[in-house]
Amino acid sequence: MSVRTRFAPSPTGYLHVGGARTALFNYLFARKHGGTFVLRVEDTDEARNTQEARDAIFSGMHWLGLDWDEGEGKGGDFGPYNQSERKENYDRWFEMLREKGRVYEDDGAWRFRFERKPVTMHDLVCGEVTIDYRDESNTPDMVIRRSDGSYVFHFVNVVDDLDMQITHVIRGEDHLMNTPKHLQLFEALGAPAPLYAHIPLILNPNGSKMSKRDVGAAVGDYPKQGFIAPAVVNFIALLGWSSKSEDEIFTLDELVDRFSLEAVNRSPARFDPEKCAWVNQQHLLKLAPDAFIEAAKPFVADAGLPVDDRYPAVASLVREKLRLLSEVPAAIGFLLSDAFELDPEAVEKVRGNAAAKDLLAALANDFAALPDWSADAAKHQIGETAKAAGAKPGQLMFPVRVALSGKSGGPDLGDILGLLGREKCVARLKAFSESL
RNA sequence: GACCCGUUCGUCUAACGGUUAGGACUCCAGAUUUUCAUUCUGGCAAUAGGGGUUCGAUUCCCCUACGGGUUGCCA
Repeated sequence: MSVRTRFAPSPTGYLHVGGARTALFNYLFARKHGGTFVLRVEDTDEARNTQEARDAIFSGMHWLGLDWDEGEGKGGDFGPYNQSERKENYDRWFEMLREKGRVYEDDGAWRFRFERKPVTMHDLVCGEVTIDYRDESNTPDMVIRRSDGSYVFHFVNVVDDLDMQITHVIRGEDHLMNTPKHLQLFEALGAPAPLYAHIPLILNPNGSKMSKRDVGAAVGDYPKQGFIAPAVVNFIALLGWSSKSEDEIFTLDELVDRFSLEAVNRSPARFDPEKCAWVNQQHLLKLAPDAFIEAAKPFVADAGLPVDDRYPAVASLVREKLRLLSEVPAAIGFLLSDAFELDPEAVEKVRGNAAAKDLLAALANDFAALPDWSADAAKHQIGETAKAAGAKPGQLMFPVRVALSGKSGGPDLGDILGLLGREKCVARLKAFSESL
């Protein structure tokens, strides 16, 4: 029997990283075993469903590269894939339970009668867990059909997994206590249950539960913050799973190759933005130069900087220096525009060098007098000017960098000199020197 | 409260019952780059506490503490 997994989000909010990781693990497991990955939308809560949320799920999955085989836009033999369109199936199975006497009416709603016995699940991640259903106070019969005729999550979830022939249910640990209920439902329905794997939840950096509004919670925010999809996929895979090797940077295909449920952890993991940014940098480094330039373009344009002929060459200079695409505008703005800000800390550092003011002024004059202007010639001249004043070349490099870019970091100084040109270099050196 | 799951450096994690408890992020220090970033080297830093079992426990068992989850006519 071939593997069939599913991701079954409800469209009541944006796509959450926890949900994304659940989707990822289901995707990885299905791909790893040559199986089928189903996307089913659990839109039974009419009051809270929104079209925006539906779109956020689809676009988030697309962005991450988690393509599904059955569901929205793909069709499949087990549709429809929206629960709101599957009422006949639920009615049919419900009728069967009623004939078997497994449900009873209560205030217009219908409750499922649990068998009063211990129920043991064999979770692929958590191992054996037993819940004792003889304790009725702790496990009251659950409503599966509301008084308005609609069905609740537990019932539709089970019926759909059954009808869609799902073999492995990989979901968040918040569902662990639901599983014996679902097992009882499968048994009453006369069908074998799928195998379950409950994966630990993702927590905030401070250990609290990650939910709406928390930093890093919404997948849709990642592209805006300068993350690229392969990095986000890689990072969330590392939360609760490890390759058991010392490698950490993987593409989606490499993850498929190495993934196994046995290697999934049992304890919740905290989300670390620092490491996420580092992983992003590692993936940025793997990006082809042209791809980096394209990916950074929107950020530069949004910052109000001119994306002109100079842009590709300018962007290339910082390709290997940044963690996030959102850092690009600040890193290259001074090359595309004359309006750039001075970093107070960098300026202060230059002020600490008493000779800087005169050296920069002298360099401005020497630059102006240079017979030929080139990056190499200009760079060489920095050394000459420093030596003439009895200073070390290295001492002048930093002040020049600050004078030209306003910052302590950035592209190679030679590249800056070449791209800026003589006129601008001289003007910025003069202006900065006078401001000291 | 009850029930369930969990607990290794600050964080993510590795370690057939026998390792100087390993790696990564962050941080610090050096090297390299006449500047920046990369890179490299080194450093700081952990088995929650208490009992067992065992020749030997991060690993198995129990208790406590702490964290998380569940306890809906939400999903």
